[in-house]
Amino acid sequence: MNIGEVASASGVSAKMIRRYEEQGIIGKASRTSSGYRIYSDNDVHILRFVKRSRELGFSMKDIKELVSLWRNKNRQSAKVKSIAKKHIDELTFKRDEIQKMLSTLEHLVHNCHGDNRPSCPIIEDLSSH
Amino acid sequence: MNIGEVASASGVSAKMIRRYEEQGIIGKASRTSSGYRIYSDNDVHILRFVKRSRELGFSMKDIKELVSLWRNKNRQSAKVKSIAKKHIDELTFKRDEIQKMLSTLEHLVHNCHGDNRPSCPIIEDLSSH
DNA sequence: TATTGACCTTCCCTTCATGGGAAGGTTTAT
DNA sequence: ATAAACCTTCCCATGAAGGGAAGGTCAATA
Repeated sequence: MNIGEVASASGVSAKMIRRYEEQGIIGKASRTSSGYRIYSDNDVHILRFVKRSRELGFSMKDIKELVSLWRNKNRQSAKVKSIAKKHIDELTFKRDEIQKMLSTLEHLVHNCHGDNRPSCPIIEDLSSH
Repeated sequence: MNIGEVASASGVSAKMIRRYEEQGIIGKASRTSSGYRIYSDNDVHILRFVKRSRELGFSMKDIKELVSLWRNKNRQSAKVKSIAKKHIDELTFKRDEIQKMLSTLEHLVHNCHGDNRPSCPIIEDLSSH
C-alpha cells in the first residue's frame, strides 16, 4: 500500500502519517525505488491504534509510550494504567475548568435582556473584576 | 506607567500587552521620547477586562468585539448576549467531548489490574477499534 | 507514444495563546 | 561611572493539524 491507501484504510491523513513517522511514533516506512513510502496491513493496525488513542484525548507523547507498551509482550499493565490515570486527572481538571466558566456564563446570559439597550450584566461582569 | 507597572497592576504580562496592541485589541500606547510605552489607569481597566474575558474562555477574536461593545455606549445587549451564547455552545460541546473520553477511560481503568502482567483492557480497547 | 490527471515527495507557513530568550538601548540608584 | 533593572524589537517554541507550493512518478486514455 502507498500512503494514500493506508490513509484511507486507517482514517489517519497522509499528512499526519508522515508526521508520526518523523516523531518516531511509527517506524520509518520502507520506500520504493522512486521514494514512495510502502505500508502493510500491520501499519494500518498501528495507525488505528494511534487514532483511537487520539480520540480518547491522549497526547502524542503518551501515545508514543502506549504504542511501545502495546508492542512489548512483557509490559506491565500497571504502566499502562498509570498513563491512563494521569490522563484522566488532566481531563477531569479541564472539564471542571470549563464547567466553572459555563456556570458563570450561563448565569450572566440568563440575566441579560438581549435587546437593543446597552445595559448588560455580561459586560458589567467583565469590566468589574 | 510603563509596561512593567501596568502589567503588574493588571495581571497581564508585558509580553501579552504588546501582543494585544499588535492585534488591535487595545489601542496603540503613546511613547516617551526614547520609545518606552506609556499607560494610564484606564489602560489597567481595559487589560483587566481582557483578562477576565480570557478567564471565561473567550477567544481573542471575541474579546476584540467585546471590548469594542464595552466602549460603545450605544451597544445592543443582544449583540453581547449572542457572543456569550455562542461561546457557551462551544464550551458545552468541549465539556461533553471530554466527558465522553472520561467515561470510557474510567471504565477501562477500573477494569485494568494494574500489576506486572501484560494483560490490559486499556491496550485491548486501543488496538481493537 | 504522448498527454493528462491523480498521486507522491519535501519544505515552509498558518492556526491559537503564550512564553523564552537574544541583542541592544534606557533609566535609576548607588 | 557603573551595575541592575528596566525597556525595545525580533525570532523561535509549544501541540495537533491543515494548506499549499514546487517538483517527481505512475497509470490510464486518446
